[in-house]
Amino acid sequence: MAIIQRTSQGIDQREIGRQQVFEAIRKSGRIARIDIARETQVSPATVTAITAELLTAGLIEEILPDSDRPGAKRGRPRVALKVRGDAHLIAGMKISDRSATVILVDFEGNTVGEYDHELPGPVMSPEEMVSLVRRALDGACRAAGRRLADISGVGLGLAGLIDAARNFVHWSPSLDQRNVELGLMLSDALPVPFFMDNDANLVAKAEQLFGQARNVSDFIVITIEQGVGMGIVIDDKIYRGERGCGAEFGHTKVQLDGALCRCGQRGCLEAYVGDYALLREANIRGSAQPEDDLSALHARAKAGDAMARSIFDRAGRMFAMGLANVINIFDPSLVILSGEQMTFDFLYSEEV
Amino acid sequence: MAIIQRTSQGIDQREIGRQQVFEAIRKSGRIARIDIARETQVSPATVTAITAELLTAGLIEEILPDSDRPGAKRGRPRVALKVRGDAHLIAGMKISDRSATVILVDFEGNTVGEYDHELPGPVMSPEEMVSLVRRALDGACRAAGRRLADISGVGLGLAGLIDAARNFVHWSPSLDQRNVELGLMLSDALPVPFFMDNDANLVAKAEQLFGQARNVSDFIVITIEQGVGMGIVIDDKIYRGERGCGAEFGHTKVQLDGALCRCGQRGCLEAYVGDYALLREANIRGSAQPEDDLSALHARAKAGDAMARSIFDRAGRMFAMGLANVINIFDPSLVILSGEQMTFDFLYSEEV
DNA sequence: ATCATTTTTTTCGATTATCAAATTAAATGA
DNA sequence: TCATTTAATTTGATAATCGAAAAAAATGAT
Repeated sequence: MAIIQRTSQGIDQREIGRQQVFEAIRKSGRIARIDIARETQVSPATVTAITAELLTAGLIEEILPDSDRPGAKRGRPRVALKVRGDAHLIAGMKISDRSATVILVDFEGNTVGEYDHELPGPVMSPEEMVSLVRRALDGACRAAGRRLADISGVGLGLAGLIDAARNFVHWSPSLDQRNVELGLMLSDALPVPFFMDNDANLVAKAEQLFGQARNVSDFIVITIEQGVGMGIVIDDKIYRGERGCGAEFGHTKVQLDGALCRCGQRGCLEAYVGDYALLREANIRGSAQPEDDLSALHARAKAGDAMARSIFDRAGRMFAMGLANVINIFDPSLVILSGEQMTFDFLYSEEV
Repeated sequence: MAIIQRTSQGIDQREIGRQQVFEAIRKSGRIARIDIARETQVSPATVTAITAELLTAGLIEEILPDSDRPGAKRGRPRVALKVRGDAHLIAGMKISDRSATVILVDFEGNTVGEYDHELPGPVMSPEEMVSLVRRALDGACRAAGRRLADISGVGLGLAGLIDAARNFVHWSPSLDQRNVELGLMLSDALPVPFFMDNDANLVAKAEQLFGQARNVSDFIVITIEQGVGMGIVIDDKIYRGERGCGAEFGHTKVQLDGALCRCGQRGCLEAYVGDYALLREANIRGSAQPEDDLSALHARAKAGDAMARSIFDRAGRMFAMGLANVINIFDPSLVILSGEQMTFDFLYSEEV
């Protein structure tokens, strides 16, 4: 164990340069060696050495000189480098209350396959989840015409309190138990390396690697679904608190002695903005027929129903206040909102 | 310019090891080479090389083997290393509304002198502040029996929006102008290198270097005085938002359409907890004689005056809510509260 | 006393990453 | 065809770091 740590540390220290160069290539999509040198403050000589290694390792490739460069002067033309998309295939899986969604992405972030797996119910046992993951993965491979062996990594996104370092689930709304060593169970059941994280963190990671946050080192992702989640990236790293769990935006307090939340506390943001909170509110306020469908409520609000409207309105105001606080504290370069669009349009209007 | 950057980068890359080792020594106070190696994952050979350099540079020193070590077995005794306190003298200056406080600390964090400089008024021009800093520094040196040349660095803590990287003041309650290049002005007026930062950040830095947070890499400092400030340390670095200014805990919203804050917005925490907010509240609620002394209000609350009590009570609840949110989002290992004690005891009771 | 043992620290030789400077490569314009 | 320009590579040197071996400094056993 100690030896492994030492070794991995040793590699880490030596690999700094390689990492830096590779990251520069991935971030910019396509870039010439000279620009890598400029950007990373590494000497051109070293860039040549490192890129040569990456090339023989098959992680990057040269592409034709972009001759249509604007300031096309004379001189030896620069040859651009890019990461080889087909070098690796990564599966991202997200388990929500209704289905397990799998997407297969290559090393460049191109989606090469999507697959949806219906769930029997929103809550399951750890054993059921393991077999679910396995089956969903098989299905995704079949749908995309790949073999499981082609996949070099699986990322699992789960709502709840996830310790990503230990692949441990403190609590998740999808599981019927607390404190599950899902990591051990899954690494036994899967033939490929995998990692898991809070779903918002995973979205954040994806945005950082492939999405809008490629050149941003501080940003926030907020996911809105049944619950409200947040992923914070600081200094290019996902921030996790002391306990290794993600941030808990949904349980930010927005009201002293406010509405009861499913976490047991009062005044949580989630207790005003979450799907279940909106429905509860609608039922309490005595709508004619008991509501259990959010889209119906949404439709009525759009149609001008005053009560439905006020419910969404308050949710939007609460959400805006919570978001404003986070932005105020963090002052991030970028905030990404992610989630099913339905609730969205009502929330968008408020925030500044 | 480009050359300077390149050079400093080059040094940085090489200095990583030295930094790491020095930090390990500083953090633990006294530590043997073998333990440095274990802690930093650097080989003993390298530790010897680096510590030898630091020794000849005079930054650290060997101290007698701590023979009273618990597991005192046989073998060559370990010789402990510590930073040489007298290697450098650093001045920390804080400007509040009434006075400028200067403390002189050595490299180990021992205070070797304190000095208070009365201010003519709470607000001043940039020129006045420069000469104030100069005079306060002279006074501190005289009081401690040192010369200005003994000081190898000055840190200036200022309330407001400070860009520490550029030594630029966007706004400060102590200055009568916005957007002041105080850094340029001060480096002309002072013979020693100096840096400046938001006061809460400076407290955070001090706690990290010398205080309770020496072995903690994620923590928060909250200062309560006229305003409410917060310093966030993540991954051993002070976190600054995109604009380089500190976090703005005082202007976290705790109430929709709440009390008016001096920043112009509504519902800010500071508008409930800040000194001026408490006094305003007392006057509005029509106490017999107009209040302008916080300690009097405090005394009346302690004596059981219902109105005074309720003012402090609400401030405490608001503060607790804001603090709970920050903790919820960050999940830090440590929270340090700092400020004049007066307001304190009332706030303490509430937070969990 | 002397020697084996244990633990810390240092020395030594080798490896490797990195850089600056010089060189080569590949284009354009005169 | 040759000078010029820019990109990339090669070369030789430097320094950081490591593993292994040696040295140092103590204790315990004989």
